[in-house]
Amino acid sequence: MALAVSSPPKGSRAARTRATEDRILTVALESFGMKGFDSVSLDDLAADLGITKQAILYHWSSKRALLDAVIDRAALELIIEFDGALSEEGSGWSRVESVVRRIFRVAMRRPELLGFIREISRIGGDASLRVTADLDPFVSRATAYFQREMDEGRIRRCDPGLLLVSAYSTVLGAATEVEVLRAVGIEPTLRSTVVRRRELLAFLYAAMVAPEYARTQAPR
Amino acid sequence: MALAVSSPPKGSRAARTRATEDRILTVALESFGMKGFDSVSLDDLAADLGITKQAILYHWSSKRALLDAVIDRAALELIIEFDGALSEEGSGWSRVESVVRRIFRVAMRRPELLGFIREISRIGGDASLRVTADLDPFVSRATAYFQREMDEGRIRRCDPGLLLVSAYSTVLGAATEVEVLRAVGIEPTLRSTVVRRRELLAFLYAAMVAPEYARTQAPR
DNA sequence: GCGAATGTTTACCACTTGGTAAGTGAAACG
DNA sequence: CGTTTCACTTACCAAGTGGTAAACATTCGC
Repeated sequence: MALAVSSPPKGSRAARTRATEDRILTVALESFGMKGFDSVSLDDLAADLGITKQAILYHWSSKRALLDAVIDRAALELIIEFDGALSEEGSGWSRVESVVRRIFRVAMRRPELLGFIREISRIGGDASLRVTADLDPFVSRATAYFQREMDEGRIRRCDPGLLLVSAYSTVLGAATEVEVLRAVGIEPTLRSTVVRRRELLAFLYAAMVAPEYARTQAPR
Repeated sequence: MALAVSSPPKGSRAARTRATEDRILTVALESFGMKGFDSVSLDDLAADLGITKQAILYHWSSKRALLDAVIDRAALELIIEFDGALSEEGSGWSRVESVVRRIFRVAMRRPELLGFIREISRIGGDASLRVTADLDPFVSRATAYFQREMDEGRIRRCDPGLLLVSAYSTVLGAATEVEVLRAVGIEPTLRSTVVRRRELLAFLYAAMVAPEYARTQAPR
C-alpha cells in the first residue's frame, strides 16, 4: 500500500531531507510497532514509502541505526503525549485520571506507539537501554509526582516505581490487549472502550487513592 | 547452542517420535516466546535441537503448522499452571492470592510461556483465534468464579471479564515488563521480585476486595 | 552557468529464508 | 529373512534479506 504518491517536492533541500527522514521514521515506527522489527524488511518499508530501500540506507547506515532513530522518535512522542498531563491543573486523583484518559486516547489512536515500546522491551539489549535513557527524565518526573502525592496523603503509600509500573501495565493492558479482551468476551468497540475505561478508572481509584483522602472526594 | 547431543534413541518407534515432537515443541515455544515467531528461523530451531530443519518439516508441513501446534501446547501448559489454583481450597481473597502467586511463579520460571501468548496476540488472525479457542474453557471457569465471588459479596462488583483482564495484565505486566521495571529503577533480582509481589498483592487487594468483606479479613 | 555536494535509483552481491525431492539406515512386520 | 514403513538427512531451489558500488538527477555555492 503505497501511501505517498511521489508528490512534487517543495522547500529548500535541507527541508526536503528533513521531511523525507520524518516520513521514513513515521512509517517505520508504525510498521515496527504493529508487526515487529524483524517482521518488517527495508524493502517493505521502502514500498510503503514509495521509495527504494537504498534511499533509507542513505539516511541511516543500517537497519539497526534506523531502529535507534525510531526509538528516539517514539520516546519523544511518548513524552509529548504524557508529560503534559503531569503538568496539568488539578491534584491527586483528578490528575491521575487525566493521565489514564490520555493513555487510553493514545492506545486507541496510536496503538503502534505503545506496541513499539513493548517490541523494544522484547528486543532487549542496547535498544532497551536506549529507550530507558530516553524516557528517564519523564520517569523521574512521574515518580517524583507520585512521591509528592503520597507525602501529602492523597495517594496510598507504596513504592512509587512499582505504582508507576502497575498503573502503566494495567492501563496499557486494558487498552491494548485486544485479543485477551476478545478471549473474555469483550469486543473492542468504541462503546465498550468507554465502559472499560470507566471501570478501569474505578479499579485504579480503589487501588491507588488513600482511604482517608477518598472520603473527601467523589470518584467521578 | 546445541542443547541436545544426539543421544542414543531409546524406546519404541512411536515413543521416540513422540519424544522428538515434544522436544521440538518445547524448544519452539521457548524461542518463539522469547524472540518472536518471525525472529526464529527453522534453521535456528533445528540447530538448537541438534537436528536438521527438514526433520521439523517432516513432523509439521510448514512453519505455520508448527506454530499452531506450539499454540496448543502453550495453552495446555497455561491451563495446567493456572487451572489448579481455581480449584484450590480457600475462598475469596485467599484464592485470588494463590492465583497471583502462581502467575508470578510462572513469570519467573517460564517467562517464555507468557511472552508467547503476548506474541500470538500481536500476530493476530488465525493464531489469536486458536489460542482464544484453546483457552475458552479456562476463561469461562475464571469469570464464573469471579461472578460467584461477587454474588457472595467477597469481591467488589464489576464486569467479571474486565476484572480478569485488569488482573491479568497487571500481574503479567509487573511480572514480565522487566525493561519497564529497569526504567523506573527496579533491578529484577529475586529479592525485588518478592517485594514487588507483596506490593502488587496489596494493590490488587485494594482494587478487588469488597470493602465490607475486607473488614472481616486481614490483607495478608 | 558551472562544478560540487546531495539525495535517490539501478544494478548487484553474499547470505538466509521456508520449502521440495530424493536418498538412507534402522526398526517393524510378515 | 526380506521388505516395507518410518524418521531423518543430504542436496537443492526460488524468493527475500541487509548491504555495497556506481550511475544519475537535482539543487546549491560561486
